[in-house]
Amino acid sequence: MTRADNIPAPAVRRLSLYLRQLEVFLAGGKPTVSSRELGQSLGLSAAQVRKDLAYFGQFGHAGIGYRVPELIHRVRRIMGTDKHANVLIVGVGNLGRALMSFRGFTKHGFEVAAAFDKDPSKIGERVPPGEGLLIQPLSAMPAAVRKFSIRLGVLTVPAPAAQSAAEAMVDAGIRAILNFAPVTLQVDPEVAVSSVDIGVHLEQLSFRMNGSVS
Amino acid sequence: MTRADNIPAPAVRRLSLYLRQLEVFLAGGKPTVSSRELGQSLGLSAAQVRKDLAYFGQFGHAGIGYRVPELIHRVRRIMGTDKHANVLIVGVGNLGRALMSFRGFTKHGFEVAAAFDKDPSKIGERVPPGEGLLIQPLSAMPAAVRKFSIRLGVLTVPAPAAQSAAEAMVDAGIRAILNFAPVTLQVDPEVAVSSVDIGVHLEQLSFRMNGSVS
DNA sequence: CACTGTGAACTGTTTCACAGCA
DNA sequence: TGCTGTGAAACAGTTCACAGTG
Repeated sequence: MTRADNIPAPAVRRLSLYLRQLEVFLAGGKPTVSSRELGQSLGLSAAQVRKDLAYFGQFGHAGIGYRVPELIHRVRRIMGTDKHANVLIVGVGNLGRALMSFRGFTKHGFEVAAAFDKDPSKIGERVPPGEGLLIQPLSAMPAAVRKFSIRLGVLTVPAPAAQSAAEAMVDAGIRAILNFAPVTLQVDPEVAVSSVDIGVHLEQLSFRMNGSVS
Repeated sequence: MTRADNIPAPAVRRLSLYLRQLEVFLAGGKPTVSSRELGQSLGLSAAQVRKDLAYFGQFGHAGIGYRVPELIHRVRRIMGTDKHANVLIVGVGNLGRALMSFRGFTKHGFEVAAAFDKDPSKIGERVPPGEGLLIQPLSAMPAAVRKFSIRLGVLTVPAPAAQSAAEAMVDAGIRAILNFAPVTLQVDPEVAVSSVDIGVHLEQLSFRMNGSVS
């Protein structure tokens, strides 16, 4: 079940926010939560929360609300983050290095299992130095994807290298790309792409700050 | 003019993408671009591009399309990224350090003018070491905001510290926050907030990869 | 003639309001 | 009573199709 069709994309995006907030309630020892409380903590209406959750199943209990641990478990299952998965990183610059030490991967069931770069001077290096992961050339990607059953790749190369790096990832067997390069990747629509462009975020804030100018 | 009201939020988001792509065309020496070409390069329809741009003014030329340098100039002006602005960073962990060396700020007219952290062992340190920016305590924020006329702040502290750090930023005079903490910040609605949650992006990809599961 | 700008039709999303249930 | 789940209504965003223009 849980057809991804029919479900509005914005509802899927919010599901992640519900999960994140539910974990806060769990840590606070709250056994159940109402759609009103959950919505309020995220700046959403109660109706929105109920409708979103209802797309994925019947999780609530009339008169009670949603049982926090139960709902967390079920949302994790829907997201597919209830099981461990390996990821790889392509591009070991400032941001790539920062992400290699990012705790959030573990929190969501992911582990960085391999790292790649085009620059020969970085290949063979370990990040973090000493005990860390070995930086490998892009040519080693297909073998790593097979060895660690990797389906998701993080792309942190400079803009001009992004499209060709993405193609190398897809050729190596990657099925989903988290793209930090400020580029619209042209890849097979079967491959899921999610982009984080910090420049775009800065511009949005600049626009909203200036409100409206002549 | 250019009322921010009336204009759909998704259109404003896409305006940044248009600008990014226009810069690619400019670098390629393309003097004009049609809504069809611009849309195709971003995976959008021509009608979408025309309608989006028309919200902000009449930029096109019948029979010709849009003149690339002219449109870049006008979009930058609309975004408010045609003039220099200082920003500050709160939270000098892995991600904060990576962002302090991030070239994208300059590209969009921003400069990191000050950096803050709560951890006394980091205060007084320079990032990058030697010539870099001095890490200051949060108490120094109001003075820095005044001195450098800072309106935008980047928040890269751990989740539990995010809400209070955001409040300190707003109290210091910050008007827009780029938030990397996995938290929904509760601040005055006058303050613009844009959040980047890497965990949420990973989860979206996980969901879309699994397509639909039992 | 190739193109934009735009009202009108359409599609998708959110909000409302209430029946049903523990 | 307090709450969910859900059709129906309202709203928002996108696509269509074409008149207008250099």
